[in-house]
Amino acid sequence: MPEFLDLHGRTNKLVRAAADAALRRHGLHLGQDHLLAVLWEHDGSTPGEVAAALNVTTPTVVKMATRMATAGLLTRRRDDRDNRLVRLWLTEAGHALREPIEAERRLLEQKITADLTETERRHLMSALAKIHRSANDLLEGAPIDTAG
Amino acid sequence: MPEFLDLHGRTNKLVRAAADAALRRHGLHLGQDHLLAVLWEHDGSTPGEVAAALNVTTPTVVKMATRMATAGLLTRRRDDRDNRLVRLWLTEAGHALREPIEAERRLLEQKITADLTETERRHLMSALAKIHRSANDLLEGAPIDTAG
DNA sequence: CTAAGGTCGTTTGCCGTCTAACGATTACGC
DNA sequence: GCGTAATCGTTAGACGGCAAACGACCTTAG
Repeated sequence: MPEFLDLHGRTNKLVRAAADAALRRHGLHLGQDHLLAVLWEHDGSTPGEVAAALNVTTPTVVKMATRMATAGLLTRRRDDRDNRLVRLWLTEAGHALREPIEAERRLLEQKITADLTETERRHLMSALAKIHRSANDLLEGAPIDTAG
Repeated sequence: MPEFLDLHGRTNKLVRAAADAALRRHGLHLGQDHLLAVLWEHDGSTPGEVAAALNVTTPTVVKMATRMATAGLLTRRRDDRDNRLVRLWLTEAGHALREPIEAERRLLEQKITADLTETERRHLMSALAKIHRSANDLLEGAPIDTAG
């Protein structure tokens, strides 16, 4: 049970739980805030575009969009020019959540990093960035099937 | 989109994906290695005990145990003295995975933290521990309903 | 102009996770 | 001793996430 993997995983679990509690107060589920964030910047994005922006697969976005449409947060509409495409449009309710959700998220970040000095915070970000890069390289390197 | 929450979440996603790829080579799914780890140390644990050790709910362990029993990794048996209890026992296959899985996990940790100096690593662990504590306090504080 | 191929979104099925409701068994109070 | 309460595991249903198969649509080659 390696130290870092263990601690990082447990920490992520707690952070997710804290974020979930905050989102629940606004009627959202974990991850839905990210989907909304994409539409807040680019209303009318397609499921594929959203998936790419979130580093998630398209079926995941489709499922979430269906539930969020039922919840009245967004609407599906097919693109006029290219009928394969579907565009997701925010409703009034979807737009209205922007300020409160962004504030909630800023507050959470602040609470969670409150015990860190500015130096510690910088070093933490730097170290995490390195880890992020290493993990990314690890994933991109292996799956390449050098056929031929 | 706060910096830390974003980076931490994306990093975790990559780390999970890397762990999943490694586990898949041994026929395991994400999280099943943790369940096995508990049994490697305390074979014959109950679902409740495993859940507590993993910081997970009991239904989660029950479902995983069912699938892992089907996969031939463990066996269910009721406790003789207390018939409410169920104990999970490793099979030969479950035991046999210990060495390879632990090695895989050590290797992953090493690869992922390869770009960090020893000082960076220490500071990272320290900072994550603080975050962990803050998030934990945040979760334990709120849910307490001060009724009366 | 038509057939083949590429690009989408959707469906299906699985996994881990949670909460809530259910059922069986043991322990406790009277 | 018997009924009530506490303690378990299980089931049911929802959610985010993934991979694979499917179907509708557009593009392009011939």
